[in-house]
Amino acid sequence: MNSVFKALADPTRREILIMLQKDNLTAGEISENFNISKPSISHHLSLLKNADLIISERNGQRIYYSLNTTVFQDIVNWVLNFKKV
Amino acid sequence: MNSVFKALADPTRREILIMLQKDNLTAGEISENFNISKPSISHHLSLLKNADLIISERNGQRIYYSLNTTVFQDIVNWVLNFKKV
DNA sequence: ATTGTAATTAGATATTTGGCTAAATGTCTA
DNA sequence: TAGACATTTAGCCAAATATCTAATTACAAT
Repeated sequence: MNSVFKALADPTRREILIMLQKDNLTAGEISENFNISKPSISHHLSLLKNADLIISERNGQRIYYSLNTTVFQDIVNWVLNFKKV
Repeated sequence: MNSVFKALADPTRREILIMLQKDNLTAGEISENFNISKPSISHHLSLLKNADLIISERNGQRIYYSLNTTVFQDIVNWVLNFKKV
């Protein structure tokens, strides 16, 4: 879980996740939405992928990124332990 | 939400939160559970407090820490947007 | 084969973070 | 009020992180 929480700790990465809620996007499309160089975005993507928050799939020259929703349930479960209603 | 995710990104701080699930504890009691100096734990507590994840209450010489469960619901809501079931 | 496009990897640098010790603050009790 | 105890604040350092540019890899098309 550490890599997941570390991945979520950065605003750029959270924004990437929110973008992927609507559509699967290529690395290039994602980077267009930020004033950050492509290599930096690529690095963020690799952290998100390492945390299993996203999946990548190559299609020709492009690499498409999408959410891996399974891990989100783990986060919810972790946090729900604190609600102790 | 940024301070919340930043606060959750550190394993020591997550462990502190888990300890506080069972009991409200003083800063000293918390620090006894780690091989980390008291000032460092105090700093972690201040980050958690800044993120509104915990509440502190002085009782004489001691300062008791407890979970502020309201913010945990915000985290759950944020994460649940990604499940898009 | 060569060229162009998409993306990542490598290497450098600046900032942030997490840890420490020492000093300061707040509170209790004698 | 002095001394002891609990905790935080201040100041410093090392390690981790986020960013950049330049170089490399992967693929497509001519």
